[in-house]
Amino acid sequence: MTIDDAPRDALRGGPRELLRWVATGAAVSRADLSRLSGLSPSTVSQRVEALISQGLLEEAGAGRSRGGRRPRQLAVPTGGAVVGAIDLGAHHARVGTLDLSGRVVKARTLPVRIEDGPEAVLGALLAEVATLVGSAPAAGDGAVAGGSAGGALRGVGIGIPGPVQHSTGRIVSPSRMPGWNGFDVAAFCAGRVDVPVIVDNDANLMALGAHRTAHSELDHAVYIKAGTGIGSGVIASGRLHRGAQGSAGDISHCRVVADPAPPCTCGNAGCLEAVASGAALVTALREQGVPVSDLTGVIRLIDDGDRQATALARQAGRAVGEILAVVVNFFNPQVVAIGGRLADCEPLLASMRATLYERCLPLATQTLLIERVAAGQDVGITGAAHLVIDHVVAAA
Amino acid sequence: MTIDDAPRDALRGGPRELLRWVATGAAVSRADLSRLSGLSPSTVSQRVEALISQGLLEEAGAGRSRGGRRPRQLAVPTGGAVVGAIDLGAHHARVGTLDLSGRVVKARTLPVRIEDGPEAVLGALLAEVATLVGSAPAAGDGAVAGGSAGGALRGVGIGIPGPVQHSTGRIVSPSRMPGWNGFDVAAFCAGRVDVPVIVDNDANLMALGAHRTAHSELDHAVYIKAGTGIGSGVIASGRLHRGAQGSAGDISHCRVVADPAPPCTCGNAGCLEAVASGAALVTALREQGVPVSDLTGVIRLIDDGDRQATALARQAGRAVGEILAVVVNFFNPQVVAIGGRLADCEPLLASMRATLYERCLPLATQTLLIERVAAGQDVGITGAAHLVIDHVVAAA
DNA sequence: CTCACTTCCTTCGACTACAAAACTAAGTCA
DNA sequence: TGACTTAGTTTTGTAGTCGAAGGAAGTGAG
Repeated sequence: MTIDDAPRDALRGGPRELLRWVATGAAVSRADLSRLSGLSPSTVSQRVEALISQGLLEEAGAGRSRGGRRPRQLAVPTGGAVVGAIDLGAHHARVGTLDLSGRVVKARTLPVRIEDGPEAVLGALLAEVATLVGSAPAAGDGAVAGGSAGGALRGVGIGIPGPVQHSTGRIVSPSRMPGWNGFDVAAFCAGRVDVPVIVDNDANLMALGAHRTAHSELDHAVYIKAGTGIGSGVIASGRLHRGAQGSAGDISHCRVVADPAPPCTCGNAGCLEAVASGAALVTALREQGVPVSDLTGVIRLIDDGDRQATALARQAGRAVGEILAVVVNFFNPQVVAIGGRLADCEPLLASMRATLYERCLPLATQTLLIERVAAGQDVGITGAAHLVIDHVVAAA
Repeated sequence: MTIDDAPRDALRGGPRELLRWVATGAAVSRADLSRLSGLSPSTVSQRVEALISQGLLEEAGAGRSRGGRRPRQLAVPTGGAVVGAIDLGAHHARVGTLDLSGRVVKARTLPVRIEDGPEAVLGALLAEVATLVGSAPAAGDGAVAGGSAGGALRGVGIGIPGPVQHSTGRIVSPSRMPGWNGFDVAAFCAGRVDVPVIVDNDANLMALGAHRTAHSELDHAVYIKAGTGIGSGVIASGRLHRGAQGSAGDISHCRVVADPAPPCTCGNAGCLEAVASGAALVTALREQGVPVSDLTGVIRLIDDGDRQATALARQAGRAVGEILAVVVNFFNPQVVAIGGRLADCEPLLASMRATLYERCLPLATQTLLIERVAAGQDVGITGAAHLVIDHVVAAA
């Protein structure tokens, strides 16, 4: 199955956007939607009708008058259709269901062991999605509502912490996922759930989620995901930029100056990932004789002001900043935001900022926002859901 | 005056594209256009009719039959409307007129002295455009044909070898253009010609020209212009990516590893421009006691196999490759092409290639084309013309 | 209470862009 | 001569959008 990118109407006044405005409370009535979208009242009325008849929207009584006729309030049906989303990480996965406007309905975090292999891991996570939806997703059973309303599962989005060919749903030479290389996630899932399954890189999904949540008015944005690994997602002209092979944003093996250059899992040395990823920090601290077991421990050390850990965090921040400087000069985004577990690590953020301001064209940093990704632990599943919704609501 | 980007129909079957297909010989008849564009025959007929009535296209007799009715051949009228284009370089400027399909009608290269300042330089170049068109462009005279056909000037596109705010036509802190900082090119020109003037960075125009000429079917492309200075232009999803401030592609002040790090005109040291630009090569060779006066001399030395010059060229290639590696990983283009006078310099190209293949994700380089920009000395004005045509034909 | 006015929403006619089908035109080939 | 092929036009239809007009349902001044 090849999956197209979001069609153009995802951007301006499309059904998804109307839905989102209603769900976020930005719009309550048809008139609100008309004002927000710039579409004529007649067009909005028509589209709202279509959404209502699909069960994606419902009327919810009359609102307060503002000096004239009372608006007929719109709402996203509670208990309506949902999409499932899985944001797989190195040690944990966030699994959730979201309504068709992209709001989280239920979500929980599960521990996972990547090394158990794709079948076991994905099987368990899909089962969890089914549990959250409240019905077993065995192939062929009644879990899928063809078209109309009801608490049915409409699709599943999955984020993978490694290179994914979005178009085919296949994993390509991941560096920290032994046993997953070449695994066809989409095909595997197609055998377990009979709704569309969309697979993408976790950083891409974070980017999409963060952009739709916090920066939907900005055209060009770069999101860095710094956790156990390090990656990035790119929004160009309001859309997720995947590039030719779908590997856009994969900066993990860009070389940075580091002395000594630490060896990377990819076989090279001095890769960004070998210097600035959570895994790299753990390794480096251990080599310095500091007994840490995982990233959580490292972050605790940094928060406690440990000298060695802080120095490493600064070095990591510089490394990220170095690569990001090239990216900012080249791409000239309106915002660079950093997410992932290392994003809350002040020294890293500070030296990344400093490096960026030092190394970029003044013109490029003049109005550049450098932020933390705001949306918290649900950005990933939010992005995944948006991807699925864009794909699923379009077909309706 | 703020200038929008090319409207969307520039991409699929828009009037400009039809025009281009006819001009390039890709299409000769309406049926050809229908096949190429994917539009229905009726739609094509309709559009062609519109173009003919605007004088942008004409019928040119019957063609050879291919087993059925003979096609009514289409052609771009000779002596029809043109646009002017100026590709300003450090020492020379390419000035030309092009028909509305983007084909060069006349062109010539003029020596320029940037340090004479914008008024003198641009004044002379605009005068040259007027000469090529065959009528004086004094404000208010009859040089501009309002709508219909005729050898009238419809617009002028100008490429500047430094940072330009495309939207306003203003130059922003150029490093090698003393006296040009903050100069409002668009406003200046508006006082001399009464047709639209569009200003952009020279690398952007090269990118646009090269993409439209050689890679129009590719979505994502990066073009490096390595001449006296060094810059790049980016095509994302088939359109020129300018970024937030319009400074996208400006990689000239990205830092590269170099020992010793040569000082840059921007005040920093180790900038790509200070290592890999033509100007840098001249400076470095002189410092080594080699008597070269300009880039031409350097290129001659390299072609002759001079040891010092070749070593510098290799170093330059590595530097470009280093930055480009980050760009390729991040952006994942289908093609990277290098143009400008240094593009013909084998050692540079070779070590750039080597560095790229060494430092990029295999996934990203797997199908990546690494090429020379093909279109020769007219790429710049071609790109400029396309920009103007996209702006002008839309209004028709 | 009445009436002017506001806000909300729908209905209807029109326009645009495109496509599909039917048709005309003009050739080839057996 | 007639079947077939290719080229292009005309007609008709459809989808999406807008604008104007108007009905529905309220507010507030007199």
